[in-house]
Amino acid sequence: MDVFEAVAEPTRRHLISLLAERERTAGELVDSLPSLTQPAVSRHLRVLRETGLVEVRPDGQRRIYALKPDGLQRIDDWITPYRRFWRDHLDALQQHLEDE
Amino acid sequence: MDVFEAVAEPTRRHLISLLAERERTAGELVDSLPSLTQPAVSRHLRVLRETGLVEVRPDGQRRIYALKPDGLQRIDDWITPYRRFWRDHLDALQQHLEDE
DNA sequence: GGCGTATATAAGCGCAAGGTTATAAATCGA
DNA sequence: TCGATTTATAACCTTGCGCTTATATACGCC
Repeated sequence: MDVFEAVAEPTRRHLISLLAERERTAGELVDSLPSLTQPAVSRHLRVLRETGLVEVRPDGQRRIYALKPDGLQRIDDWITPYRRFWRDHLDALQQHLEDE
Repeated sequence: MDVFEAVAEPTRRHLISLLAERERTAGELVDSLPSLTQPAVSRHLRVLRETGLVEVRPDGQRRIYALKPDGLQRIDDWITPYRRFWRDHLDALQQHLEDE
């Protein structure tokens, strides 16, 4: 699975936003998603690990998950060339409003 | 389907890059993807339409597809708050290198 | 009107993703 | 050491996606 598919899943985006606040143990993340079972969350975390979006370090019997800085950058790199499209569009809109 | 799932598919990212160069007819897009059949491409275009990533206008019996400026922006909006992560990381790395 | 071209939809199929329950593996604490 | 806790994996099931072939729909042209 690649980064785009990893991020396409709403639950995984939720996990990413939780880890953006601060690093958390697997158990805390499970508790943050009461609609899912522990194995389901564990599988999502595995996907995030394997796509390089998060990293883990052991702390006794706990696993502490943290957001990896450069994971999402690959998506940003892809989107960068397209950014001019809506930027140009907004510029044109602004110009139009100023002309009135 | 939402924008993230739409963009998660490699073929659809390919179509987006083709439409970023210039607008094209459905037939041109089909010809650009020789590994796929016409209905397959048509379905991908439908997804891109329904997620607001492209727009179509008829030209006789042809359909001309064009990239919609604000479609990908929704992904960019999502990624924006996370951008500081790798920016800070790069800053820290640069600082570290300068310190040596 | 009738035929060829261009595009979209329908129906069916295989496969992978995400969910569950059950269980393994590792560590902590009494 | 042994039971409880924490996390990961296994096995299985269902659903949805993307592909195909076949067909519908719409338009251009003679």
